[in-house]
Amino acid sequence: MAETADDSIAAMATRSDAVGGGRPARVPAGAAASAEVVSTGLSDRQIVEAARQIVAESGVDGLTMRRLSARLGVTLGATYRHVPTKHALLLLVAEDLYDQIAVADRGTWSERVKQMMLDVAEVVRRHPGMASFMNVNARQSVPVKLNRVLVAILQDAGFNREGIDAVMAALFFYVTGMCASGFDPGASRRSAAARRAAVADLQDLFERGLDILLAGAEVTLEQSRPQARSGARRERSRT
Amino acid sequence: MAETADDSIAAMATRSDAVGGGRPARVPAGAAASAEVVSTGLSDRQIVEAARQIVAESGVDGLTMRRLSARLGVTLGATYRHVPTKHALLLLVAEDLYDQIAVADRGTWSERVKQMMLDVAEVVRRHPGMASFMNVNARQSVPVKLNRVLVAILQDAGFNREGIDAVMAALFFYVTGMCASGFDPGASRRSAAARRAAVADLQDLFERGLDILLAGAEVTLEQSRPQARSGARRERSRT
DNA sequence: ACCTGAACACCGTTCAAGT
DNA sequence: ACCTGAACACCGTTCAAGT
Repeated sequence: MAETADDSIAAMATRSDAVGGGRPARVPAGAAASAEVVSTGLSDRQIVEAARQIVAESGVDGLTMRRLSARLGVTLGATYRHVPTKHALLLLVAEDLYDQIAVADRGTWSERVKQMMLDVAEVVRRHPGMASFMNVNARQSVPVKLNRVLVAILQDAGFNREGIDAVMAALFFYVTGMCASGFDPGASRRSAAARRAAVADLQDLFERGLDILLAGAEVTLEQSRPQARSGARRERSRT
Repeated sequence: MAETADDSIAAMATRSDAVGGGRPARVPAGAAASAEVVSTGLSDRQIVEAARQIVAESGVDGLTMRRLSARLGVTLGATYRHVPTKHALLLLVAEDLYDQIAVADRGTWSERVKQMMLDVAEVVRRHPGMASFMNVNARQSVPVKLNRVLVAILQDAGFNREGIDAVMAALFFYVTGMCASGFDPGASRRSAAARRAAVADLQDLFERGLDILLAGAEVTLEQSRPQARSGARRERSRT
């Protein structure tokens, strides 16, 4: 593993064909290309959606190939005919979650980025265990469409390639890390006092960390501009 | 889970007694409190060290209670007499790793913090799967001693409690997230070309992200100072 | 081509029984 | 008090056999 030279989050968006098989080309080679052919038995969309539901209810650990098969009304072996492995299935679920993120198009670049990262946090938070999976498997599960939008926003803001890579990596790992670690101000059915304190605190903590990150990104952006300010000495040490 | 009101990383350092049992008080209640009593059979230190070795060799997934017992030369049941669960054992291993971090005492506050986070990354990187575990189980595995040092550094730098919480959380989740996701410029036994590119790129990416975070922290620090600058309007919205 | 039934090779955890 | 041997209740994955 880790054989490619460029492992940055931004660069990963260009390698979307690593899932193994892929959703297009699901139609058998000899089938008629005109009508719908998927009506026979299980469709991949059904499997992914059922898996996502189970994860939302019981977390990634609660997602079992047997339980999934039972919900689909088929046998274990039938599920394995459509999904090669649980890992590949979770990659599809992750992609499904990322696709739910709306594109933010109001405000400054940092406001837009922040809004989208908050959306990611909210979606991911509702699927316990997915944040950790996405984090660990970032190489394979990086969101293609979402990443393209973020890269475009950062490019428009004036970031160079190095800056984009660093900002995206920092954002991605902060958000997934925070969500993986039980950050959950949404499922707040506790006592009134606890809700007021915990939920607000955690949401504040999360947003404050995001603000710190984006503020740091803004600093590096200003430093990389041609007309650098006074205190923008660079310390390129340790080669 | 998540019942406490304050889940910040900084606050977690004060709750070190969640492991269940704990290493002191290991001596049976009726034993003589004078001589060493641990010489009978397995010691906890032995178990944790053997577990750490297996994790270093084969990762967290490669650590099996059976394999651990075999290496210790005992039976499965014997191991379970000392460690209540694999989860608790991994918490002890995590604590062991954190204790290896040296305290940085040179340079500015951000240089010291950066140095210690680089150390954490290096130690954690050598134990595959631990970064993810530490991240997911931050509530229970947060490093007590390491956290105290970091909090002290940030306090000396002038951060208030909220700032410390946010900075520590952002740092912790960035580092563990990055390490969990295969960040590994250390095990570089690839071709010359690949090593030059991948290793340098990843290490650079990691450090650049750290710099962004710390630069952002510096900005918030300056904004919270009494003599705030011109552009330091505050937007305490959403209550 | 798709699905069933049954198995394989593991897990973590428990527990009577020994010494 | 500590350890052994054996089991329990699961996993993910595979595969002959059916239709």
